[in-house]
Amino acid sequence: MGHSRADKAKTHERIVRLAAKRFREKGLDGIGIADLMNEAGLTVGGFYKHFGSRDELVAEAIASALGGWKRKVEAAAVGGPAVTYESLIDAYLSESHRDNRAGGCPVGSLAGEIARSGNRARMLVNQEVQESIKLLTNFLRKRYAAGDVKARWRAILTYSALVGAITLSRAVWDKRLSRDILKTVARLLKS
Amino acid sequence: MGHSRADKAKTHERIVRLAAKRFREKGLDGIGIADLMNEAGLTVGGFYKHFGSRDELVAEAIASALGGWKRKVEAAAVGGPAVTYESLIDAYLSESHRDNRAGGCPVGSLAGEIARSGNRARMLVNQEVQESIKLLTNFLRKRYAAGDVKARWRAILTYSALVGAITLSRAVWDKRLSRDILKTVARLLKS
DNA sequence: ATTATCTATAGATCTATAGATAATGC
DNA sequence: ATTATCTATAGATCTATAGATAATGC
Repeated sequence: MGHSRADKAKTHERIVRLAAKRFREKGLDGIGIADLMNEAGLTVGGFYKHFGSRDELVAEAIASALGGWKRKVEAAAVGGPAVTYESLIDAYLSESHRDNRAGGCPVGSLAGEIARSGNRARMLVNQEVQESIKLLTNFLRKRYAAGDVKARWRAILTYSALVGAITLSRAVWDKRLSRDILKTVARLLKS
Repeated sequence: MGHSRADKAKTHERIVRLAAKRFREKGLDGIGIADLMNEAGLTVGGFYKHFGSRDELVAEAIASALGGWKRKVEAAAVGGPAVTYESLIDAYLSESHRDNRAGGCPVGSLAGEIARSGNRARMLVNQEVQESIKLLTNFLRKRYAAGDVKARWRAILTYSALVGAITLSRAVWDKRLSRDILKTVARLLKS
């Protein structure tokens, strides 16, 4: 049992990262504090020495999920082959992303619930959406004249279609329809 | 207090319709049975004479919300000016639709949560998505040669962008960004 | 007599807190 | 001595059920 201050910081981070996964997987109401703490190898009692309330954990977990997602996207740009507009779309609309809610885009898995949440969560998503639009706009610049606002317009359409398509692909029952949505939207966005 | 069988059917329908509103507004976990029954002018005790379980109400409420939404779309086609592809997009991506989750498109407000639900809910959404794609495909036929599968492809992209855009417009904090998403996606989908 | 709804409550679950325990750190 | 975590539990809330009440309908 670690009891040092450094350990506490690590424990805190461990709880937040686990929550970031489970909330994406099961929804913001889908798992309780006791279950989360147990899965982190702890007990309920310690929770409120780390967080003022459950809502505080939710906010930290959303921030963590967004940060982790950003690092994941950036890491892909370093390691393997060059990241392009096309490869980004294919990755976002892949079946493996659809089936990996716990580690996937937090906006895709939680936007519907965050829409009903408080200002803090909606401000975090606001920033993420702005940054995602900016990222896509930069990729699209080469298709338009310099400074053309149409690049941003197209980025907003693309981002909306990405979020809508992965949401629908997860909600429908028929796997063929699910794949059809992912593949069709990916193809048209790239064309 | 009505106690006839006809009254019971009406009561049942009243509970389901209220739930269809509140679930869209507050989420599938956002309101409890007692509060729902009270708002319907009833008490908790009677609930299980109407539904075998909470999940059964959820399934009926989703079906009711989808049916009501369909009627709303069809009714618009009868009463006022002709419904077109363009008017449909404008209505879906309007600020009034964004701000009216309780009476709005159930897929837009609940798809994220239904993705984590059982087969019954996902099959209902499956049918709704198929029908929506078909409706949009029919509107788009005039833009393509007869039998061209591209009409359906475009319909899938449109539907994904509609669902994604309204979801994002509700999740972001900044009202200007929210409007920007709605207006930009509407304009580009119509072009 | 039957049944639609109500009152009351059991039992499970969830958030939050109090006080004990076992480490760290001066 | 301080503090990170644990044990235990209070109190609220939620789903589900049992039995009472007050209508309907033969």
